[in-house]
Amino acid sequence: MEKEYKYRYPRPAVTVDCVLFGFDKGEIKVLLTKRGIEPFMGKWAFPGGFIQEMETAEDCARRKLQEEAGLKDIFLEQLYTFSEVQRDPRYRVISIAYYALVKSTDYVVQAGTDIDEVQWFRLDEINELAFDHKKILEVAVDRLKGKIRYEPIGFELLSEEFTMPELHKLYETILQRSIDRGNFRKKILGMGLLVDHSAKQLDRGSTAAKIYSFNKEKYKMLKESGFYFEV
Amino acid sequence: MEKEYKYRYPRPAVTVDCVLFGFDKGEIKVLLTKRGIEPFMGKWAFPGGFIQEMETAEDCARRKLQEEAGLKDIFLEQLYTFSEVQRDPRYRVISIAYYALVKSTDYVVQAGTDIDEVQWFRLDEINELAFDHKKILEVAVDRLKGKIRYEPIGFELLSEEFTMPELHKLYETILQRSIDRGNFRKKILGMGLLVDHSAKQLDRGSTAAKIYSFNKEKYKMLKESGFYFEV
DNA sequence: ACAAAAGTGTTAATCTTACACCCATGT
DNA sequence: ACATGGGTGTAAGATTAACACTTTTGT
Repeated sequence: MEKEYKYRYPRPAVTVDCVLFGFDKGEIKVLLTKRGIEPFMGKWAFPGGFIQEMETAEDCARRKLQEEAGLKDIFLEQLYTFSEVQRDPRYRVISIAYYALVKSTDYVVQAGTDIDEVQWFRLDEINELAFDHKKILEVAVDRLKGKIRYEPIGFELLSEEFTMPELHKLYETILQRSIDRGNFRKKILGMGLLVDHSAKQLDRGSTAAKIYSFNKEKYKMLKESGFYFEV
Repeated sequence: MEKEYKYRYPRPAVTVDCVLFGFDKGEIKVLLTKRGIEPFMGKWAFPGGFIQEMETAEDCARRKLQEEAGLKDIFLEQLYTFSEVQRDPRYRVISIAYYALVKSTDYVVQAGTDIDEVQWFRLDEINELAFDHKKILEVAVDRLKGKIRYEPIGFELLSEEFTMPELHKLYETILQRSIDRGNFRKKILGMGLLVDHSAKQLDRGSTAAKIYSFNKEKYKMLKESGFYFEV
């Protein structure tokens, strides 16, 4: 017989939900999973689930991203904790939400996963979501928008090696406004945090864009000595 | 007989902790309460407690600040959720931490509260705290430091009416660096968000500092039209 | 008389903004 | 030939940073 735990007052259940962002073809995408059980069966929701006894909330978020999207070692940060009393129709559930950023190309739908069950959506395609996930999405989008300006998290949405036009387009997309090409380039390069890989390009001399990568180590050092990233 | 609730797996208990900041005599202060029960009996900790069935985490934080410090209607914002498995020696407790800012003079120790039980501390006076509250304090101080630069939350730590030297000192204290007096004044006044109350001062002509207040309504409006506060 | 506090002014240096221009490529 | 995309230059304007000056007051 299964062990039961008794409490004098109803403890809330605690879950973790993950808002996973990707960037593909100049569009911000969010990964959703279709719910196979009630409540909200058939509705789309963020990957997530109940926190287990021996794991932290972040452990739980990483586990869920691994299980439901086959992802590991990606950027992940706590977003906010949602505690509205009626956010789950069954009983009290408090959800610790995280947001994660992934280089889209890294993401491969897990073998065996029904394509209908896990899918990337553009923000404007998302109408209705299970629970209060629409609200969570809003908070996540605001956070992404706010944070990309003063922390170098944008690079987490591009491949290890990327071009300036790609980075430029990413910022324009997330901030929802046009940014002067030349000024953007100068500002980013002026920080001295990008490594130029154009030497590796065999086909230079073409009009192809130069290839860069972000120097994480240098950023860490500069940050410790008071520098701070700002676009 | 009291009702008991049974679950198939041990649900974590959920608490709320409040880091309450004040500013007094040029020093940042934090309010702590001395624990009267185990665990950590006799140690200092943040006001807080178990979340109740019919309240959100924010409701709980406000209730606790009312009960333990006699405060209401103050600035309050969610800080972070701490979920280390062993953060409470008894059983699993997840804590949703908030931070609050108070105009020190507003705070009056509640009648009947033993002065030894609730007390303001300078940051450098705080050595050891109950649970992982030292860690929570670090996160809160970082948040305050980060946020004061791009949100007008500093005013929450001063009286409704304040002088420029007071505001200046507040920024120097929180950011832990000296800031040029003249430039600071120009920047703040340049935003056009302060109302000058020097006309009300009967003793003008003296060398007394001018009195200002922060125009919250104007800030809201400006913010909505794209403006953003930055010091 | 002098130091301290509050308010104000000045200037050089830096950064931002809005462009214009060039070159290589594909059609 | 020309439109497109990537890269670079420039000049005006705004902002920042550093510092100097003035006035009033307390001692």
